[in-house]
Amino acid sequence: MSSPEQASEPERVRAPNIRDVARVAGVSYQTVSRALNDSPSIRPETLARVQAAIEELGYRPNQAARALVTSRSRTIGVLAAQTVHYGPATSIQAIETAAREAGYRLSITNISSSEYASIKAGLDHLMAQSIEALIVIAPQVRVFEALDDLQVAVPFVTLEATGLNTAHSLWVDQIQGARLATRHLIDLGHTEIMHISGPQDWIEAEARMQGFLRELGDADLRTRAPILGDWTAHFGYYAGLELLRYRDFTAVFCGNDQMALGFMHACRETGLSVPGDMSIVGFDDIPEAAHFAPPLTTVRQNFAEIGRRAIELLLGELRGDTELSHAPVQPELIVRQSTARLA
Amino acid sequence: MSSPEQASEPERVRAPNIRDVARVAGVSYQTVSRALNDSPSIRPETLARVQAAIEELGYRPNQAARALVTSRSRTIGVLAAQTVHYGPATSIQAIETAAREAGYRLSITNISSSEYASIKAGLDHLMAQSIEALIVIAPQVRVFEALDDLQVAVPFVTLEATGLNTAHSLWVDQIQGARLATRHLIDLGHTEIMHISGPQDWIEAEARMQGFLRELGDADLRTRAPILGDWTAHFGYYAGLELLRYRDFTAVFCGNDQMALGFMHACRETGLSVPGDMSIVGFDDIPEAAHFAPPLTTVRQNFAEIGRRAIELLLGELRGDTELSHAPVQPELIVRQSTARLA
DNA sequence: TCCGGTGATGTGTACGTTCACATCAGCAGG
DNA sequence: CCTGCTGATGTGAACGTACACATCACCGGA
Repeated sequence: MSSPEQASEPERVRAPNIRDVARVAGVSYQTVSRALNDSPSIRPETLARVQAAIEELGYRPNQAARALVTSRSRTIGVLAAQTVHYGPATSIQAIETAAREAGYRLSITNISSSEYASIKAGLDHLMAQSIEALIVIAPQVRVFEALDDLQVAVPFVTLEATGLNTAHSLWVDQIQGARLATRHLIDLGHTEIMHISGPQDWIEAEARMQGFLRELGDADLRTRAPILGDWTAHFGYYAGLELLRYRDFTAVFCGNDQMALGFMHACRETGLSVPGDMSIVGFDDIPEAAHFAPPLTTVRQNFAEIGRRAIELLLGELRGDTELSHAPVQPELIVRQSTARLA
Repeated sequence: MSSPEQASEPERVRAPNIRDVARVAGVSYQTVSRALNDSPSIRPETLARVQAAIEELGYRPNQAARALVTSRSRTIGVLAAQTVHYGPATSIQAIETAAREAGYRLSITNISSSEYASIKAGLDHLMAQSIEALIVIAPQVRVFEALDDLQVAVPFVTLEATGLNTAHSLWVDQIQGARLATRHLIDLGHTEIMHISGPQDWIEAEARMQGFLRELGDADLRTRAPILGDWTAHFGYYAGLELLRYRDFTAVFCGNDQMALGFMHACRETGLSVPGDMSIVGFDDIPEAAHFAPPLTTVRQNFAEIGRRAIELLLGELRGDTELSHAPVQPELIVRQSTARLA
């Protein structure tokens, strides 16, 4: 009753399949299959006939059927946190492009929190799609624990972590980056240097903190307890207002550019000039950093490079290429105008 | 011959299927299928037996097989440009979460340029996955032309466009937002107001420009040709340096916050105080905007809301619910410290 | 002339699931 | 005691593709 016979809308026309194409082209369905998978043993003129038929019918291969019969989903899963941030977003974009060029598609799942249950749910959602490989861009410590625990059955890499879990990770050398930033401040004569870190359970935050502490240690300078932030400009601002009540430091190394921005805001409100009274270094080099007031000295990470390398690595592993390069990507110090020699 | 019997590695163990589960549970495969699709006609104790078997075997339904037989991919395609930007990224995250909760997965494809070929390639890539619905977050004019031309066969919505193509679009009222921003400047006594717009082929840019021009027109103020930018802070900076050579205006309405940031940078370099000598309004309210120097007056868009509504709309359409709300989301003016009354 | 080989094409089957229909036991009503 | 119904479960297809194998025409060499 729901389908009037003479409806103007043709009743759910079935999409053409290879048998339809075969009929039109006057060949067998297997020949069509061969044409689709560019088999060598097909005559050029037969191929042309098949292609014409495909064109005529507007035929599209059915991926589900393909996936079913080959048991290859051609899907790479991405488990991500904080995808709105510049770093992850840039990496994901590079990943998507590289994956698409290689004939893979991406399935992205965001985890809302670093709770074990949330991670497990995200991972389940991905595994249920029988992904062939996994990329994890969620550098919280707990994610790694969950990953170990859940026994991921496919090749995977983790991004933006550092050092640990090396067999599967691909990373910018955050420790080195933090050392560059800290060394820069030391070279400028600063001896009282503060660090505003990212959240404690983020591996990146931990690594940057380590780099900071080691570099201070190597220079025999006093180390202070870093402030644990949350990556946001808001935090940098409020932390700045708090810290600047005691002006017992002359430089700050911030865990990322956003917190540096907030800190600069606090400096302005407190009447401190940057870099005259306070030198500030960030981390990431987001595109906006060059236009902060003043332009921010920061550590640049090549997020796109990391993304491309991740796909390269995974596709290599899927092909069976063993041991591709896991060498960390080197960060780069970008000196702008938020740092100056201590008067 | 390729599989030594006593190999330590079990030769490609086939994943369990419903027949395996059925065997273990002592029922037929169809009963397992019923258990999976929570059919009403299954005895509780049978259901329990099946669930135990599923647990024991670690069975996961094969999505490809499901998709093949039901011809429902449970996939929503997203065609996106500029996913690293705050707005699109926020929307996508909301979309992903909402989709996942509804049992759908997302397939995101970035288009690298607004070339017709690039759009068509992206759309093809998505259609090849037999997506059930499509979300377009690529508010370039050409994308709409391509969409018309390619005869998208599934329900779709376009985001962040405005006005035109109303049957399929979901939008923040950009014109209204631009009017709010412009009205705010006029109310402060400014009469010479400049506009730095986004790229000409972006619908959002066009709409904001329209809102700007109309509001000026309503106030009988002189309108000047807007500058066509590219959304980046860099552009805002260089445009600012150029424009500020002639100080024949006292306020700027920038097409987004990044360009406003760059413009503020140019003001500092030129020795102009903001808002003393120059009032600046942005658009988007990215999280950093509150910490610019000075904190930026801007127009807030609820990107997450848009994302959620997109999924809601599409799922409704897939269910056959006709005519859900397409009402535009209202933007909000956030007044901070980058604007002041004309002296 | 016949044979084996090769290149091009066709036929059967399997992948894992759901849909349509068949079966079967149990039970109420005549 | 039979009929018809209902709830629970089972059987046979089908979805669209790729793999393994079969077939066929053709060719060169003995």
